[in-house]
Amino acid sequence: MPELPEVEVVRRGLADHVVGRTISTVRVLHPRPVRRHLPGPDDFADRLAGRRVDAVSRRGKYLWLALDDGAAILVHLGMSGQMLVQPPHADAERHLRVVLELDDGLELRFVDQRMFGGLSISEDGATLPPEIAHIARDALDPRFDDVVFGERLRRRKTGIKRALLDQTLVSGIGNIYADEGLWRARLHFARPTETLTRPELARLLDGVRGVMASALEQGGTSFDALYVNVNGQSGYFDRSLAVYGQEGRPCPRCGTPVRRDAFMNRSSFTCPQCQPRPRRGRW
DNA sequence: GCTTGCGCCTGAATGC
DNA sequence: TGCATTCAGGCGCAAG
Repeated sequence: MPELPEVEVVRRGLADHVVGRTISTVRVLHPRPVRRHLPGPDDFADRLAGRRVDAVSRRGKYLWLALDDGAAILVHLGMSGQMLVQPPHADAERHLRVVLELDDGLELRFVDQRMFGGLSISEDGATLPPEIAHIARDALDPRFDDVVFGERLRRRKTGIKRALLDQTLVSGIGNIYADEGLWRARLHFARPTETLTRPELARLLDGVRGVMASALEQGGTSFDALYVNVNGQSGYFDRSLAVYGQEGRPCPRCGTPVRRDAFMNRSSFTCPQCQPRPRRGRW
């Protein structure tokens, strides 16, 4: 489940191996991943042939490959997306969806089992494509403004975890890092945003940044020269999760069994001792 | 304008 | 064994 650290690892891999390359041919093997390109898969392929990739940027969980004509390829990995750089003779992946053949003989492959992700074209890729202008900066971005974030957060009438998952407020956080960040900050997910104190807000940002930074550190070392991969395989998921997916296991801080609650048609994991439920919470 | 909930997808895991 | 159901969850969009 790619969240910010995994997407950043992919961005770095693409920056190393795809920038400067020209796209020779594009093959769309399944229409769904290019569904946001309204003129259709054939037009998508035609539009990209002959274009050179000049840069790879990221905003939240979105990537974009800036092209030499001012347009850009927007990429979202969704739940299960991967961008792989492979030699053309490598076996097709089971869920291979789109192939971009490059002028150095390698292929950039978009693989996505569940197809929540996809590729599209923005005609304005020079700075921030307008299609993703609503996505906020992430908490590790040097230009992320803690004070403005705090003000916007406290104006919300919702629970803290819902707010963390809202990409227009702060980007890059999904269910896993929300739970882990809240655990680090010792805050319950249902805590109403408008009641957060200044110290709690600082703890929250510290917690979220800490969890993403360590994931980035581990994920950033796990790809080799040719294989740009993301599939929740940073190693972080196996070794370092305090509460996410740990129902019944002891909290690493106090030993209390981790609890799971239904939340927004999914799950939230907390330590009931470290993160007591507020009396009047907002889910 | 803001908040909430649905539907999109596949395959592994679980239930009967 | 085999079929049906549940669960995972980011995002856009519609509804409240």
